[in-house]
Amino acid sequence: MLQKRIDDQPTLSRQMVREAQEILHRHLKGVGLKQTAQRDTILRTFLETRDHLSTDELHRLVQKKDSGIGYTTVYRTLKLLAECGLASEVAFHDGIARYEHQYNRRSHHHMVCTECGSSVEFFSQEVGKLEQEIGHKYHYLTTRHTFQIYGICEDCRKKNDTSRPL
Amino acid sequence: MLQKRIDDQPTLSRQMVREAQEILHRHLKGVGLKQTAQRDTILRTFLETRDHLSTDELHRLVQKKDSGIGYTTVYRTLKLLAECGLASEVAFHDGIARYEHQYNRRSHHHMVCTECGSSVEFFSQEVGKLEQEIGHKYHYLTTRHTFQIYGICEDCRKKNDTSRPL
DNA sequence: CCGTTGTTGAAAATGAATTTCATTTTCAAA
DNA sequence: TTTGAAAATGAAATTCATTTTCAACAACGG
Repeated sequence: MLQKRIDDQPTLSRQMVREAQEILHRHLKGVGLKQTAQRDTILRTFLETRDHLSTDELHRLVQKKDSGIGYTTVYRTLKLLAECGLASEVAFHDGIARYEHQYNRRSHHHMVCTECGSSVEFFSQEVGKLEQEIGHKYHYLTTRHTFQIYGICEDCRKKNDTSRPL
Repeated sequence: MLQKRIDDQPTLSRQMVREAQEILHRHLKGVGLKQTAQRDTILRTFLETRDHLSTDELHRLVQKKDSGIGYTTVYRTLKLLAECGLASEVAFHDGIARYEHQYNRRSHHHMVCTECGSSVEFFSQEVGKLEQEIGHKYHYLTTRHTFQIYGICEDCRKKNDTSRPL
């Protein structure tokens, strides 16, 4: 069975949720913004979910808790979470921006199934080293990199295998 | 001075253009499509350019040769070129799809400056190996990967360096 | 409490990608 | 050649995620 989030706890502890909220509040204060019930609800909903969420998906989840919260606020809050390091954008190149937890997570990369859209996370020291190496060689001050592998997962290959009897 | 296309000839030889055109024509025949003057013009214009072109940019260049050729045809032809392996899409995370030559090129990756948008190509065996390794480990049939490094190039750092006298 | 300043969310705007459709062109068979 | 079915073309319209606008509302320092 494929796992989606390999190094995460099954659920985030109360403690971690509190810490994440503090990080957000500190960030808001720092840049002169205000803390609101909507932002807290959105953060908590985001933390409760393990997948890679699009703005639209998170908005749906948030609405179950408070149907008054609009898409725009979710959109803007995700940007805030990215700003203070709680979330990061992952681009799976299907035209939709997705976000994942970043707080307390190991650096990792994704392998994405182009049939069903599911993804596996994997870890590799080498990719980070390569960023350093190449940056140094060409005199770039590197800030980040993206690395994704695309393919077809075992499940989808089984489904599509028409050589076996029906 | 940074180079953009490290392993390319400065200009494509007549011979290579002819070969590329043959590849396109064979592909068209293979999938039951027709060969047209527009498609040939678009292919030739594409081959003459060394940069990573958006549909819009290629359309502008094509119009210099034949102002009657529309955006839609360029858009559709780029997809055809990608289908028969003459072009490949590169996603630099600025929301615009770009294409580059693929015919007779070594496998490579890009490091992109987030200030000026210029890019350097680099080569690494390891990235391809990693694709194989990880795919095998998680039972994916891998098809491709994307790897980009983002940072700030030397030129842009110099421009932004306000510590030196004006 | 009050006023300033930031927030909210519906709606509109944006912009690249894609589709539609009436017209024109290709090309294989006659 | 001629012909006609199938595909190509390109302007315009559409789609769709993202981003901005704006008027009403809420946070929070004083």
